[in-house]
Amino acid sequence: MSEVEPERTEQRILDAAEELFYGRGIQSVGMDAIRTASGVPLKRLYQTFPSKDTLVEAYLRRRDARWLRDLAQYSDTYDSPEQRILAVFDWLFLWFSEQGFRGCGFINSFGELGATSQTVADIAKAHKDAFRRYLADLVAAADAPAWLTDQLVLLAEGAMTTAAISGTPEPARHAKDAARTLLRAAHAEVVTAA
Amino acid sequence: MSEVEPERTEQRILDAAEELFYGRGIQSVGMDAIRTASGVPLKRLYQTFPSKDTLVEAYLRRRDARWLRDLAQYSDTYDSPEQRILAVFDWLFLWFSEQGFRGCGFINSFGELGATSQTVADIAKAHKDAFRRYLADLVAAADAPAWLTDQLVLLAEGAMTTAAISGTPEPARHAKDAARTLLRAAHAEVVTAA
DNA sequence: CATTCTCGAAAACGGTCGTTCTCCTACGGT
DNA sequence: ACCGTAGGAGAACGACCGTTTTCGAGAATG
Repeated sequence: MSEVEPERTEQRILDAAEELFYGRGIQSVGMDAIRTASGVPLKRLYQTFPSKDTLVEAYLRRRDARWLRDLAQYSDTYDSPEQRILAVFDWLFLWFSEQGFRGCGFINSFGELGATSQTVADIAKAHKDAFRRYLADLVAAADAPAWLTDQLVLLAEGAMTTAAISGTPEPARHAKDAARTLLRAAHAEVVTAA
Repeated sequence: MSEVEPERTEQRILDAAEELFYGRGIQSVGMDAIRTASGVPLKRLYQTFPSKDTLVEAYLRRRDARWLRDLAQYSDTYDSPEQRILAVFDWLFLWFSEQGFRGCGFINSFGELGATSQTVADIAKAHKDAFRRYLADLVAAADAPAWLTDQLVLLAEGAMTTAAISGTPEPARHAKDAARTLLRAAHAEVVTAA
């Protein structure tokens, strides 16, 4: 009879898949490596996720949700919208400093599989849209013009890839500096227009 | 007897490799697809590039050189350093608008193979360093503080990935707007400090 | 105790990939 | 005309990957 652990095994598989897919790239990781890392036998693995594609999709969806949740959890501890905007870049700095950081998992999977798999491309796009919406809400709360959102997104995205390739978390600081400048300029424009 | 075409075949191979590697990702493209696309028989292909790894390396190195050359060629037609800085983002807009644009080939290959191949990781890093140096020279020529370089790099990198995933060239315009603001702020700071 | 069922370990299968090898054609020199 | 060679087309090879199947050990059931 099936034990209590159907959910446990799913988590163990996803934990192993995330570490491997994110750390080495998706195509470089075989199902056998996930079996070994998770300790879940191949049979159960395929009972839980009927194909590698569905496992990749589940990996991306879980990471998407957790990433945005963690970001919001950090940023929302600050009081003013302006502080929350700048806190996003502090959170990026912490993320970039984590051992094993290798850039944005969605940019990476888009580059690797976006041309081959519409699903992967869609998930990456949805993830970036969600991030953009989060920033847009902060910008609106700060009474800043909507176009500031687009600029902040670029700084954050640029910081992710630059931090990944250069191997240092410093781009987060540079992005925060630039964000502060752009925020001030946006506010000044609102005042001028009034 | 060997014909005049040893260089011709190398170009044909690299042309096919670039289109396929960039368009579909490196691991998704087999040597057979490159053979078909280039029309160069497998035997000659391996005489020219003794392994797929060396072909990948040659693809990245040629793209690196041409990318920076094209950028500089466009930007350097402008007179003032400030105009040249902003022209970088105009050039990005043209690039993003090309049919088949799929983001930065170096970010993509880094995400796909950076963890597996030190060579790929090094080439991506060298490419981004070269881009940064180009911007740093423009910033210095504009008498702007050096830290402006870091901010402009983030805008450009962010625009590349955002344009790729969103599928529109608009991020280049947003990046240019932000760059103009940051440039003004940087100049203002220099004046204030004086 | 015998039987059935469950489940994990690993072999097996079909396909693909990078790379090499075979064969056949066509041409150059004598 | 003959032979030697170069070169191209594609078969072949070994490795690996995603997925399925086999097999045997052990628990549950009557």
